Amino acid sequence: MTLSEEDYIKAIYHLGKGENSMVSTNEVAEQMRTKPSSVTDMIKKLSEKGVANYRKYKGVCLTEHGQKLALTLVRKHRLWEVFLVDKLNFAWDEVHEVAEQLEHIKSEKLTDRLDKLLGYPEVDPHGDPIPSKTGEFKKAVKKLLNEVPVGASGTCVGVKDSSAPFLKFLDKNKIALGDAITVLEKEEFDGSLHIEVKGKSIHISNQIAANLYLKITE
Amino acid sequence: MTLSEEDYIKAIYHLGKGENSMVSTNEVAEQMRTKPSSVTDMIKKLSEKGVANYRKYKGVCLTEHGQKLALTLVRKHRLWEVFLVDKLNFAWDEVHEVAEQLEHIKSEKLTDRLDKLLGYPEVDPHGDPIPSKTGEFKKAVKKLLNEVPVGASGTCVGVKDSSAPFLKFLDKNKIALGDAITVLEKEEFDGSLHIEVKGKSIHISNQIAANLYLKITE
DNA sequence: ACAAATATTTAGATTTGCCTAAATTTTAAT
DNA sequence: ATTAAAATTTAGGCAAATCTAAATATTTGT
Ligand SMILES: [Mn+2]
Ligand SMILES: [Mn+2]
Ligand SMILES: [Mn+2]
Ligand SMILES: [Mn+2]
Repeated sequence: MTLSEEDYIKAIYHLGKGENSMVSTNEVAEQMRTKPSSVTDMIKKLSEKGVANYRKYKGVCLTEHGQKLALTLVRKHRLWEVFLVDKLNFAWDEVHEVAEQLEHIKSEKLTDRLDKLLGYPEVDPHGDPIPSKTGEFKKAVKKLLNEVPVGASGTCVGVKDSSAPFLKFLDKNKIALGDAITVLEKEEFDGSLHIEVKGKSIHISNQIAANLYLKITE
Repeated sequence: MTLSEEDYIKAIYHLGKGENSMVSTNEVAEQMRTKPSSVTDMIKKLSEKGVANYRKYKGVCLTEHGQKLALTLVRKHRLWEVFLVDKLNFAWDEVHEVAEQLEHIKSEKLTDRLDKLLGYPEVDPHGDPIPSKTGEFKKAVKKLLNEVPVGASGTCVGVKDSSAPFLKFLDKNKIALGDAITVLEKEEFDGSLHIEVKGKSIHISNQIAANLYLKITE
């Protein structure tokens, strides 16, 4: 597969929402930042190559084979993101663009060894699950921290309230996007939470928790 | 620069032997495993882009700017080779093909952080010098081990005698291609050498030393 | 049900990188 | 100094990936 074909396969995969639903030409065009006519050409080619099923005017989805390719690409992309953050100290939001390039490097050995070097991580720095070599992985869902069950853990991926006071609070408590958070205990009385962030245990109000998004894999 | 343009720049650089001498179309074609007519097309384009000087029927060389690009590519290629060997336990002779892909990843930050992760290495696993961020590096020469001055060190890059007994000797003494070797002392009487390999000091005859190639950077 | 709006495909061009075959230039040999 | 050989360039074409504009199909609103 060429670099471009690989990016189309990933786009179709992501737009298919994990379930392998039919995706429209325009959706792919928007995702790929190209024109619909270019997409038509490409999905015809992918269809001929046996990685996609294309029905004129109806849309496109991946074949079994196409799905395997997509999972390998997603695996490589996310492993590289972990590498960039864990080993090269890139920030949470700097890694995607570089991983978009690195995911196309062709060497199964490289992928496997990288996986090992990183300690077989299960999620990338954005909290998204990393498919195993055989293509299995857990689904991720985004939840407000106050709706996460006690004992569960996830990755901090966003805020609902982005006001200065709230962001300042997060900063003071050393909570940042990309941090792993575990819910230790929930107080019945006021719904406040004891959570663990970066090894430290802190206590936050329910109101705070109601404005922090966590990505958790079940 | 596109991937292809970058590979041509590297080819012209390497064929120019470090000194920036004029390189012929046929030489580039052979190096790049393409046809001379394709090379003519490409070097015209590189010339228009200001990275090469092309004179019809006379050959091509890099401009100042082209040389800088070449050094950056060589730097990236060799850093990735060190990464593959040191961090991912690739063998000496498995890294080139993968590095040929990785060298094209565009991120200055990535290169710099990789350099740091690896401890600012000065040579790659083949004993070739790694240009610094500013493009400086030492020249490497290949010498028989018995001609290397006392105190110097280099990388084992080949054998002159490839007979079974000799290779068996190397194996028994845990000397392998890619190993760093330092000459500790030379016996006046028989020209035998005390050398350090992988932290261990061993004693070898002049005859052995006369059949082992070392790459050393001065 | 049918016109209007939207989505999709087709037709025709462009750029990049490569190829083969033919023409031209340079180099080597007599 | 010619001629033969080798190197190089030009001409013409092809496949990939993209684009614009025009044609066609589908969906939506009344
Ligand atoms: Mn990403
Ligand atoms: Mn990509
Ligand atoms: Mn190499
Ligand atoms: Mn390369």
